Amino acid sequence: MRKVSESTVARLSMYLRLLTELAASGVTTLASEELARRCGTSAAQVRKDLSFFGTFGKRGLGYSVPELVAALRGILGLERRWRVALIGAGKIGAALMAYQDFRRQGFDIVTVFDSDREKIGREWNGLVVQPDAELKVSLKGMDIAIVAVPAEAAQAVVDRVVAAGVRAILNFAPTKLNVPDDVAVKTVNMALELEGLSYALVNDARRARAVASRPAASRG
Amino acid sequence: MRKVSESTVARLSMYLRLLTELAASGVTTLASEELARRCGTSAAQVRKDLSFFGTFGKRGLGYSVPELVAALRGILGLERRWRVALIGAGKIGAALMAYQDFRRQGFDIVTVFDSDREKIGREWNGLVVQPDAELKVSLKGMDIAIVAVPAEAAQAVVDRVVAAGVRAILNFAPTKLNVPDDVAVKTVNMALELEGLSYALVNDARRARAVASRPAASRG
DNA sequence: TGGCCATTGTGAATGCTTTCACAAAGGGGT
DNA sequence: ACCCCTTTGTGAAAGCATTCACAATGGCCA
Repeated sequence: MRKVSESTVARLSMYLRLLTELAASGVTTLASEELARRCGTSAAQVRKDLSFFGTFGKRGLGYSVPELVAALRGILGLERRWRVALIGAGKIGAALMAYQDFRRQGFDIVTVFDSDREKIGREWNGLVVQPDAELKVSLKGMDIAIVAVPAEAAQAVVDRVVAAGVRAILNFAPTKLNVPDDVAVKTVNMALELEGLSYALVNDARRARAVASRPAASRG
Repeated sequence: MRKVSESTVARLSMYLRLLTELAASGVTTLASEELARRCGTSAAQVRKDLSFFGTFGKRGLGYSVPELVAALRGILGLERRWRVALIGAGKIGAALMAYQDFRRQGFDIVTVFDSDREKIGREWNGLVVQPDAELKVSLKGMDIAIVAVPAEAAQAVVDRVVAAGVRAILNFAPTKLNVPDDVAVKTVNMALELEGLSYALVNDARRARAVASRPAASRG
């Protein structure tokens, strides 16, 4: 199979979410045009994304919603359940525990770790908090680690996660993580997104001023 | 100024974070090579990213850390403070309120809204929860809205946010939002990231199997 | 059964981003 | 004052991703 870009994979997730919703409300068939419109992309993009993995549509008709849902779940590896460890029993961790959607899609948070003596051994959102000294042994059998610790601690935690054999990490610390090539990392960096909005705000303003001060004939 | 890609802007944020750290520990000068290494990109990329905005380095020497910090803060619009409204007083909202870094970078969450009668009027993380019926009037003067409500409610909330004149939205709902062209939206979609990890896990496994079963001579 | 219409799947073209490669500095040592 | 070494800034080249455009095909209706 040829290499597929991360943006394609991200779009497949979006398609799946929409299609799952539509399937629940009884829609049986959908054309790429409509799928694209509802996901904010183009019909050609939808078809190209899918074409990396096979052929799923019927010409003249579109896609069978239940079939495409099944296909996408297979492609994304969502036919099985994944064992997820949460490292860091703070506010972000609590938000994730509360978010029932993950479980529904096949991600089970089955252990929680923290370094805080006060928290260790206590029940927290239905799980007993484990000492993070135990990280290396207790991570055996985990598929994914969610790192929700302060930035300063993140790299050290990740090193131990990798040493324990976990090959997928969802990182909430605003820092670059160094991992071997065979470990997948996705970082969620909210500060970075806010700064992107800040940039957009000041630059739209700058651009608007620039356009306003240009001779009228050159405006687009 | 010519159009700059979102990935460039995201990298500028990363550079700024690292440089701020280095400045605090007294580093005064840094070459693109080192900056790149520590941010997981290439030296050429760093220089190209910066070149969209001007020339900041000294040939043969590198960049002055404090000067580059100042320049990046200017580019990203972080010299001023931004007024942020949080919509949805749930777990994600609580995590954001607790995250002191935002305030440090210039983002002040100054109002909270919720639709839950139980929460409205109560103090919550230092703010009094406003009824979301008031959204349109109370959003006057806000620069950024953080949408942390269930997916089903998100589009309706966003329509009112836009109507109130807010032009930047940070969205935590796992759904595509429709907004006019002049409104900037960034979506943080944790489910999508997890699915990306799931894909990586099953496909690394698939790829490994494929390589293992190929005749030895064709392995790369 | 046959023709028509809608829609797919996909090479080719376009556009965007990253990397390459090197001339143009600039500082420091002699 | 001059040379050498390092590192920048930037066109050109290479590499990816998206869009275009259309032949291929399947369903439906007469």
